[in-house]
Amino acid sequence: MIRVLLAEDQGMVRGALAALLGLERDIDIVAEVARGDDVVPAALAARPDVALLDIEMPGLDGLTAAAQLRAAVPACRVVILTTFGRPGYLRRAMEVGASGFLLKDSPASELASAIRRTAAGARVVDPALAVAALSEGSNPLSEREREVLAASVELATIADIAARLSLSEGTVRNHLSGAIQKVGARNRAEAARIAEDKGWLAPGIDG
Amino acid sequence: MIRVLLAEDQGMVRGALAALLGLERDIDIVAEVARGDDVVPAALAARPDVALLDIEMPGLDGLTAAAQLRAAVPACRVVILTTFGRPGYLRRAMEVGASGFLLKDSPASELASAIRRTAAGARVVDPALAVAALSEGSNPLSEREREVLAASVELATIADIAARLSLSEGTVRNHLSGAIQKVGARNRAEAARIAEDKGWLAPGIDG
DNA sequence: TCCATCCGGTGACGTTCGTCATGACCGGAC
DNA sequence: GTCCGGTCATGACGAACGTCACCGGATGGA
Repeated sequence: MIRVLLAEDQGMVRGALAALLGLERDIDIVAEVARGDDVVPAALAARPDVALLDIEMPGLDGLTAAAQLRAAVPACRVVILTTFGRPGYLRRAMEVGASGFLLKDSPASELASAIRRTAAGARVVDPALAVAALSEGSNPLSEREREVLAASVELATIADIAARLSLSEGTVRNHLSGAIQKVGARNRAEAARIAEDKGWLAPGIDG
Repeated sequence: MIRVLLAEDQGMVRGALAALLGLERDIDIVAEVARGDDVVPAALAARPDVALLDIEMPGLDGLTAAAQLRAAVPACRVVILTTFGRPGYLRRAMEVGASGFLLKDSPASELASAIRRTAAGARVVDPALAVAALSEGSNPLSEREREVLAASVELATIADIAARLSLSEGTVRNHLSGAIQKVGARNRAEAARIAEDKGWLAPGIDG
């Protein structure tokens, strides 16, 4: 029996995935959590062989949770299950020691087989996505540039961003200008879109 | 037996929902589609009692598909299943004749019961969400303002938007200015965020 | 040690943006 | 028939933005 921990914030999807895996005779779901910061405690209690982690979760994102989980329960392999095949996500997942990286776009039949293969010690990554991740290059943004650009997504004006981050407006403009040029955009809105798209806005992903 | 059509673009989620509903003895999935424009043809062939439709789908969005389905197969009730509880979405779903509106955030146990209740002729809508939809008021944007603001999400400069929509730059600025004020924002980025959030950017949602 | 890079800040410059006034055309409502 | 709203357009104005040059300091690798 392969013991599986399931971490997914959307209740309907979590329950449905549990039902899907419940059909497999050699898979046993030993824990279900809805928040990233519940992953490690649940894993310590349930001792799963494989943890299936969504990335977008409240409390703690799945990638950071994966890093903590690898440290706390090294025997537990990690499979990331996400909507977005962003190169930066895959790159970070590999750095963090994940064994698998699955897209929710993939056919449902791949889920069980991916869990079995990772439980057996294999790496499971979509080849096309791996190529994309390598060809993209790594995150060119400095930590501060990333932070300022990320803040610009929810804040309307440079003054707002400066206030939020306790910086001068001039400094914010400089960081934004740097980010815009590194990313190849023409203004901060386009820069934020591009960076978001490549998975460069998630925290802790330096160049 | 309740005959159900399942429309969801993400393969993993679609398969998982099918497994979840497969556990119910009185529910039979008679069709599965991954695109909005496959909904009506599949319904004509399979004659479901209930159609479970995601909103975000390629080809045709779930709300438009719902409208076409109500016209083509009036006997088939529609349940919308979506990630986002945007007031504009719910409002449009009701206008289009949907019987149910479910969030993927809800517990998995609600899915089967919602299908049973709609099959029996009831309306199934989260009460809190219904209140939010009513208190929001309807979409204040004119069709042109909506179109311009939606275009500003993916286009960087006003010149780009003007070129895309074959308008003068001045006209684009005027429409954006109108949208910004109606929505209560300080620039087009914030306006787009707010409008998106309320479900006002989807096509065919006039005030 | 030097050098590059990041960080924070300032000031100046030209461009883009958001606003407003104004005008014209068209449609439907009263 | 008149009014009103939406659409398209122009021109002008001030504010916000993006870029650049420049500064000092910290840090870390060559």
